[in-house]
Formats: sequence, C-alpha cells, structure tokens
Amino acid sequence: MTEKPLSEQEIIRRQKLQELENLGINPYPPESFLVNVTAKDIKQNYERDKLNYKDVSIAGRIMSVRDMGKAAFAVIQDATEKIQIYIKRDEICPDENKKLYDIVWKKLIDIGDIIGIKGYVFTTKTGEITIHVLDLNLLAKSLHPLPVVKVDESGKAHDAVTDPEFRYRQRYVDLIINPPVKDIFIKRSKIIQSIREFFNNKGYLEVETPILQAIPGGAAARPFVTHHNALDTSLYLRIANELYLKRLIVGGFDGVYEFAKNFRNEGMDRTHNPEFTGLEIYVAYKDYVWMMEFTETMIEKVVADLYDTSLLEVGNNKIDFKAPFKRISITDAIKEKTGLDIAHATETELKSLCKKHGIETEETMGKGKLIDEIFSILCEKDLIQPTFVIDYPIESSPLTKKHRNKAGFVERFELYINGQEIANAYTELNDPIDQYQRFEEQATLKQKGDDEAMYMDYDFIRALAYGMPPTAGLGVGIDRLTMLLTNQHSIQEVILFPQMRPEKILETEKENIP
RNA sequence: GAUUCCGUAGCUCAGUCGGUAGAGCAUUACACUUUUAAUGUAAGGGUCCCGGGUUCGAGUCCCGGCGGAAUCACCA
Repeated sequence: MTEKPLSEQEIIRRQKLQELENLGINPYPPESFLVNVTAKDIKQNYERDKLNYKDVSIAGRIMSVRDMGKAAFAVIQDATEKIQIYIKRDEICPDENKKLYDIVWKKLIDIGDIIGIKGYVFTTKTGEITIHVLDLNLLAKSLHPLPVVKVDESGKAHDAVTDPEFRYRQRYVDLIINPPVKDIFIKRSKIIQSIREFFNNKGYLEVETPILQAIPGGAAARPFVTHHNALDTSLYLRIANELYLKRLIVGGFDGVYEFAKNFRNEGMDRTHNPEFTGLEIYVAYKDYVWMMEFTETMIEKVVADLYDTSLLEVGNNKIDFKAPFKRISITDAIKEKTGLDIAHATETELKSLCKKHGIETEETMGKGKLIDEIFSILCEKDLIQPTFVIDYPIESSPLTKKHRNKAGFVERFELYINGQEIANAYTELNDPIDQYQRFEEQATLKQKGDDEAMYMDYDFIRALAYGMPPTAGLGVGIDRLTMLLTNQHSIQEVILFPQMRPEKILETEKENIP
C-alpha cells in the first residue's frame, strides 16, 4: 500500500470488507474452489454439446454489472476470456432470507472482485451464451477500483487505459483490462517453447551458465557492475553467455543452448531494455553455412507453430517466412546501394563515402566500424523479407573465424527481417593463437578509448588451447523476435515488466519500513 | 545524455482571454426479474505532478524540479 490517503472508493470497499466479515463471510476464503470449465470452452462448445454444460463451476473476476432489481447480468473474466452470467434473486435465495442477493451481491460485491459460481449454461433471448447462476461464492475481495473499459457492439473499446506508464508499472491491471496484451505474452511463451522443442528434437542440451561473471565477455557492451562481499571482488552481470557455451563445447557436448537474460548498461528506447533475453546455441562440427539452413528452418517452424502459415503481416509489410531465405554478402549489399566495392576500399575512401551519404564518423572508427555504420544506415531498413547478410569485416567480429577465401572478412551472418536484426551467427573462432591476437587488438581499441571493446579472457584462451572442435554458433534476440512475430512496435510491449525509473511513492514508503 | 511534447476526480478526457473546477464511466442512494457501452432519478468525490515567480487573482503565463512519451545518440 502507498502512503497516499485512500480514495473515497477505497474507503467504501474497506467498509464492505468489514460488513462481509460481520455477515460471517470470509472475503479471502482459504479453500480451493473447484473449477470444471473455462469461459473459452463454454463459448466454443456449448452450442453443439449443450448437455455437457448443465452443471458448470467456474471462477473469474467481475468486469461489469447490469443490475435490474431482482435479477442482474454481469460479465466475469477467467484466464481464457469473458463470459456473461445471469443472477436471479429468487434462485440464489430460494427461501425467505434474501440477504445473499440483496446485501452481498447488490451491495458488497464490486467490479474487480473474484467470484466462483455454479450453475448451467443457456442462451439469452438476445442470443448470448450465459451462465445461469445457482450458487455464488466470493473468492477474493478487490479493494482497489479496477478501471472499467467498456466495449461496444462493434468491438470498439471505450475509456481504454492507454497511458504507457500506468500500463507498464501496473502490468497486472493492464493484463486484466487489455486482453490483447495477454495474448502477446502467450505468444512469447509459445515462441520459446517452439524453439526449445526444435533444439531438443535434435538432441541439443539446454544448459545454465553464470550470470555473475568476473570478466564480462562475448559481446561489445557496457556492463552492470556489482560486488561480492565474501570474495571482496567486482562481478559483472553478463552481457552475453557466448564464451561459457563455447567452453562447454570444449568440454565435449556437441550441442548446447541457453535462453539467457543478458544485462547491458546502456540507453533505453523502444528497442532496448537494460535486461533482455538472448538465445544462443552452439553446435560442434558445423559451420555458418549449415547454421543458415538450421536458422531458416527454425524460424519457419516457429511461425508455423504460432500461425499455421508462413505469411505474416507486420506493420505495412507482408513477410514470407518460407525457407530458404535470401543470402547476400555485406559487400554486395553496400555495392548495390552505393556502387562502391568496400572489399578493396581504404579507410579514407570509406570515410569519404560516409561523408557523401551524410553519415557521421569519429576518429576512433576503424574500417570495421565504418562498414557497420554504412550498412546499418543505408541498407538495414530495406531488408524486409528474411535475408541473411553474410561475411562481415574482421575488425568488428573478434570471436569469428576468418573467412575461408575472403581476406579481411569473417564467416558471420546476421539475419534481417522487417529491417531489424533478428539473429547473429558465426563459424566460431577455435584457433587459440588467433583468438589471443584478436583479444589483443580489442585491448588496443580499449586503450584508444573504445569502452565497448572486449576484455581479454585468459581462461577462455586456455579452454580453446585444449582444443575446441569446429563449431557454429547462433544468437537470437528473443524480445525482438517476439516483437516481429506479434507485430509490436516497442520492446516494452513484449517484456512483462519493462525497466522503469522507480516509483517515488514506493521510495518514500521504503523509508517508513522499520 | 540532448531536443520536443505531455501530467486536471478511481479511469478516459474537456477547461476559451488569467476571474467560483467540468463531462462520461466508476462510486453512493432509490427504481427496475433476459440486459449487454443496460436504463431512469438524485448525491458525493479534486494537493489541477511538486517548488518558486509574475499578478489584485494562476489549472492557465514564466523559471526550476519530478515522472512519462516521442525523436536523436550509444546499443541488441
């Protein structure tokens, strides 16, 4: 509870709580309530199997009430959807005592309360499938008024709560009153389930690796720092799990994967949350060519599991997820846009290309960063259909094996869909001496002032020195994949509790805790 | 971190030129035994985000702060 004085409505509800207790009704009863049907089940199956719905028991939250004196209609919502109920005074109160209806139902039960009812299903004269209530139980009293969203005949919502701050801070309310929100998170769960099933069917092992790391490795990003008291040492929240999964490949597993919460101490916007979910998988004896086929098969399956089709409308685009996806090298992609073959361009030529297209550059930017910049500004947004962009410059890929026949490039692909990067994969660098040199180059960049350059990790070098089989690795941004597959514009819409500045009321309350 | 916009009842929102704070829903009371954005009648409910300033007078104008959103930068 907050320090704020109670509103009129909250005071009234607390009084009702007392009155319920005076009547001997526990507003928070401990017993289980036996539920034998869902609202969705009734709505889908009642018409063709009426006999099956003569004795239903269902629980849910009251969303609206239409009171007509000695009878009333209300709408309850369970985990599946809303359904109308019909309560007649003389049926729930067959004898002289009408208290349950006149006092409990009409005065003490409110919108937002959770009730359990028993009765039978029928169709009203206006044709709505409705539960005729014979038995009414209060299961939990609601003390905080629930915003009421009314939906008219055309399905249009009136007075819908759209304020993002309200919706994200009180996601529990958002989930109750904005049904499409719930659907997004059900789909998110299905996406993860579908991917996990795809991997498990191939015999790959789901593992867990450290979130608290002494050396934050596997990506170029600023980490969160924390402190371990007993060890008296700084630890970092992981920015990626890549180096640990590869250690497991050294250890003899031939396929390992992890859905990993990663943490990056950087800006927040509609595509970035400080904690986000990455999926990484590493498979021994494979290369990035194999990984492309693996990835497109997986994405096609996930989309099919969700929608039973490979065609999806995302924003204004129609996207076809049918494998195989298009492949294009980053050099060809840039050549198509600019006419310049960056494979043989010097740093000065790249900088003048940037200038020509109005791309800002910095002194510290090497060839790799320049090419990244040119690509992301000129090419990315036009990659609508699923496209593998392949063969990146070596400078910005310190964990990737050198290309088998393109000097200065590595065996890496990124998957773009709807102008967004969805996945990133390599033929993993398993040459310990080469890896050591790449880390050294990163260290030099760090000295030059690049605070996102990777840290040297001697233990990882030691692991590679024991011998890591040739390996292909893939990383997928689960939040962004979910955004894509649920047609959401903002990452906050696909994370249940997105990061927000702590609420002030709660801060002052904390000080009041003895 | 920068810029722009926003903050009024539990919720959604009006609020004119600076002059007594408004509506719908929700709440309370009464009526109503098949309604469905139920209906009818009546009532209550406000730290106008916070703090300064200008003014006879500020929800309104100015400055600062807090919170949010959008765009940009960093990044996935």
